[in-house]
Amino acid sequence: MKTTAATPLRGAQPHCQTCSLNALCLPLSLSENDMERLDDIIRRGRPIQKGQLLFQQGEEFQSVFAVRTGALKTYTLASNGEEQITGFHLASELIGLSGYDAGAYPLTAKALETTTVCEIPLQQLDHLADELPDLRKQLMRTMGTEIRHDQNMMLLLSKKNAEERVASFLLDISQRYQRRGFSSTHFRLPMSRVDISNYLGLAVETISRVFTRFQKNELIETQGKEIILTDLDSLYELAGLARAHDKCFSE
Amino acid sequence: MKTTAATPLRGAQPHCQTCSLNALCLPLSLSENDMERLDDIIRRGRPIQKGQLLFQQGEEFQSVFAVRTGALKTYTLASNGEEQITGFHLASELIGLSGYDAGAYPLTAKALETTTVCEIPLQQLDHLADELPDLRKQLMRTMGTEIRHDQNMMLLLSKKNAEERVASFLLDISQRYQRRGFSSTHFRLPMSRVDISNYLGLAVETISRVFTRFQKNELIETQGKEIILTDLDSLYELAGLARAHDKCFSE
DNA sequence: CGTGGATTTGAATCACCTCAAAGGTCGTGG
DNA sequence: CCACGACCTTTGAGGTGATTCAAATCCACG
Repeated sequence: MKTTAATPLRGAQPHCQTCSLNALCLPLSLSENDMERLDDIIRRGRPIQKGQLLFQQGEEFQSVFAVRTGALKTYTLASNGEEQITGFHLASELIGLSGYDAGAYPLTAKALETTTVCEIPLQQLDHLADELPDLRKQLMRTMGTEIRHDQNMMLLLSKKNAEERVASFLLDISQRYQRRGFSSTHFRLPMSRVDISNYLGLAVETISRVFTRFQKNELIETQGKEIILTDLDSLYELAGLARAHDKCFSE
Repeated sequence: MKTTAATPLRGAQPHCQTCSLNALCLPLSLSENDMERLDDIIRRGRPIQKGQLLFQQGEEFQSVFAVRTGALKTYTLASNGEEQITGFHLASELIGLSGYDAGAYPLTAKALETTTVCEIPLQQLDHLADELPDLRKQLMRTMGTEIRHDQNMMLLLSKKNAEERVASFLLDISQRYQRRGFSSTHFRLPMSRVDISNYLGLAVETISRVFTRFQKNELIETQGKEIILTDLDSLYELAGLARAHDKCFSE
């Protein structure tokens, strides 16, 4: 399968300055002027269809990407061919930075649905990061956030049981939708059960069983990929998380 | 327990310029002049004793640290009090950057043995990163490396069985000693079996059993914390890793 | 409306965990 | 220098949560 970044877009070009996501995305905290300079180096490609790759592990690292619409998963391949999903990426999130010093992408990014991205060529971004302190800080913040996410996943994979993992996962997605202005209790999971099971280090069957158990206990309602969180408090307790009214720390 | 960073050192002050680790550490790729500017903001404290904390989860994030001698572990606390070790840190490695944007340390760092560190105040480092492009790049490289490490750990915790985990762990340590000019087959593990088990998401007893099994199969020899890797090839195969003669990619 | 993939459910198995107890090791103080 | 205690490591026996294997059901899409 061929990667499909940077195919020119025919329609109107959106810009960071007018993008509704700019308060969540890389331009966050950039001045009007700096944002324009960032906008200048960004390439907008045609949409990526479900199942297509944005980039592939081992390919030369040329660009990082910000998700504009849609969703992707990133995964690493073990030498035995098994894959481990390391993250799901919703609108405004930046992908690829972990390859920054590697020369090649250390993971593969695949679209979970039709997805549009902003491509940011590494060389120019790297150059701009030296000129715009706010951009540099934002890049480092993004990487710090990624590290903390991954370390929380290590904790999840190492110490939590199946129900705690699923609850943590649902709440993570819930919080991310909420930050984007969507409902924190009614949403559509863009990934399959298989993807969820892979991400959480469980068998698909276990995910399915936990979902049905959660429904029996009236913590959630599901209908295919649509999901309603009916008892947030219990889910938070199950996940072993503070309810984070004041967003004390991430997980 | 009180954290003990930045207590003034009485003896001779070492410098980056003369430090044998500067080719592995943060000054990597800095010019002589830039290295001096970095050196100027670094504080060297008195040694930290085994079991003491360098910093604690939740404390205000003020500095990152480079390990000069000794070793530390870093771990995060779940809300139920369980801890998950996220990394072991040997000489020349940088700790704390993951808190860059968090305001507070997202994890705790504890000395595994008597350890000396170089303290780098965040504010000054952050300032210097805007002036020295090479330093900025090195910081981002460090963070990228950390992300890839953590994602490899996710794969390990999610997909590998006990023997594969232990083999991967031993080889990781082996490679890190080798890069520092030590033997890749004869070394001393600075951490306890309990720490290893926690890091690898297994019970202590399982670690112990795998170690004895590896000895019976003549893959390793152990005597307390001393360890000899007698069959690197088999260990690499077990770990599901390429032998990496040409260091094709990390794990 | 049929087909292939995704999801759910059930039954049996297993890798690792827990519990229990017997060595070891190390630092401390007499 | 040796005895003591605390902690770490090893070994054994039994239990269990999640997996695997198998099969039914659902669903999206051409």
